[in-house]
Amino acid sequence: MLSTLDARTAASILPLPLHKRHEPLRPAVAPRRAYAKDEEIFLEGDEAEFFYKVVSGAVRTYKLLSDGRRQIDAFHFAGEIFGAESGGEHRFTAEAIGEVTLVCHRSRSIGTMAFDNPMLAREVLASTMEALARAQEHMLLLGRKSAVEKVASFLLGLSERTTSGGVIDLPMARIDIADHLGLTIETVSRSLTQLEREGVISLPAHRRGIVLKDRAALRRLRA
Amino acid sequence: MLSTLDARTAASILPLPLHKRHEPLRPAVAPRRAYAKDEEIFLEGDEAEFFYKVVSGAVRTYKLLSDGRRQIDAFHFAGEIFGAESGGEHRFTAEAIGEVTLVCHRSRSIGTMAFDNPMLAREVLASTMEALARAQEHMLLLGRKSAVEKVASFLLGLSERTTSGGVIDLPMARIDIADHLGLTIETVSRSLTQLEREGVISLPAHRRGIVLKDRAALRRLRA
DNA sequence: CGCGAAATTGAGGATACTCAACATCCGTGG
DNA sequence: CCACGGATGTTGAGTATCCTCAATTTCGCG
Repeated sequence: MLSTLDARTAASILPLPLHKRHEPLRPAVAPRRAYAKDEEIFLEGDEAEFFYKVVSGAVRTYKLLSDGRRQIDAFHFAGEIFGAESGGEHRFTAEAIGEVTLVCHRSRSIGTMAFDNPMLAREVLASTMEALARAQEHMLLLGRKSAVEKVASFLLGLSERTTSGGVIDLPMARIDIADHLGLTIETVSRSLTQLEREGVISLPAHRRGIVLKDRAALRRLRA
Repeated sequence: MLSTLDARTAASILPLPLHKRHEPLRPAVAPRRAYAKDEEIFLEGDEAEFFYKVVSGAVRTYKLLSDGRRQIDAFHFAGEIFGAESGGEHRFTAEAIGEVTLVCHRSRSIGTMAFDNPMLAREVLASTMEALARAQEHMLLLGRKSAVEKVASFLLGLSERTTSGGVIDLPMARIDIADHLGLTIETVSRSLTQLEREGVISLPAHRRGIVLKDRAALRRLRA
């Protein structure tokens, strides 16, 4: 289902010429794998043997500085592709946030994929461009937004991607949010508290849920 | 020359299957255009009619917040491709930094390009992945590096890309550097001064040149 | 109920920003 | 050739935002 949707999206973004539309697709017998909470999927510098598509759960990809400072460049949810590389090795580390199931594709096939499996090739290109668009938006956030603006942007973006009607169930811990937004956990916490005081969100008891009470206000705060 | 090099790079990244290697390439009669200093190439939100390859000069691409805060996501130098979009419109604004010459390609052809002109398609995919890699590295910089670390990273990156032997001729003003690194011009200036005091770089009289005196020290400072 | 992990809150401090003055560069024109 | 003026860059003083360190609370789970 998700796979079909993505293939259609990719096709609509990059329309096939008519004479190519009815090529037989080889049956997608790509292997799946399950990962436990916090399990490593691949490390920065690993040979890029596979790229992945999320079936269920959420994945974080990040880079580290030598002294341990971490920047999470993206979270990946169901239906999204990550780990496709142009060079021979992965440029970031990927870990399962909770329980995760992935589809694995051999990445040496990216070069020949355009001929073997054009649908998948288009999907990879589309997802790469999507990742680039997100990265550009995120650079604006990291370079130019205040702490509250960052948190507001994050919450809105998450609610748009997970299409939960106003209630977000955060799969990741505060430290992950902090390392994604270029903040500390304390500042993330204080920003959330501030948003709650202002009546824009509400934080239920178990700290993994967030209710968006005033989306318009959030959009204003996003800058 | 640069075009040949890039095509080769793209080909090595994404090797062609043997039976496709000798397809005739259609003559590349893509039109060129020159732009004056600070001239707009396209605006964020414009229909993405073309994508571009830099022949000479340098280009900045950026996004703005509603109140005018700016984030320059990248500078583009000779041989580099920018402005290729998956959707129908450009997601950032592009401007010439100095005098610039560009090659323009119709971007509606990206979808069919894989069949019409596989070499160019590979180049676009490779440049997109390259842009993504840069963006990920830049997010680490924006989110987790100090001012001096940012400036050191920027200088090293620039010297690696322009292959000038230890002497950088900055095409862009301080304000552009600041908006690229998520700093103010004052902080950029102070960081450069500090690096000069430490003997790592030297700043000649005309403020557009920088001499890298101690690359090892710069690499250490980059974090 | 009690423990450890995660999150929140508070106090104090550091980094980078703002505002302002000054310096330098460079093109223009006397 | 030098003086002028605007744009660009540097330096300084004070401040705000976010970070650090520490204490406390809350949550999840035996």
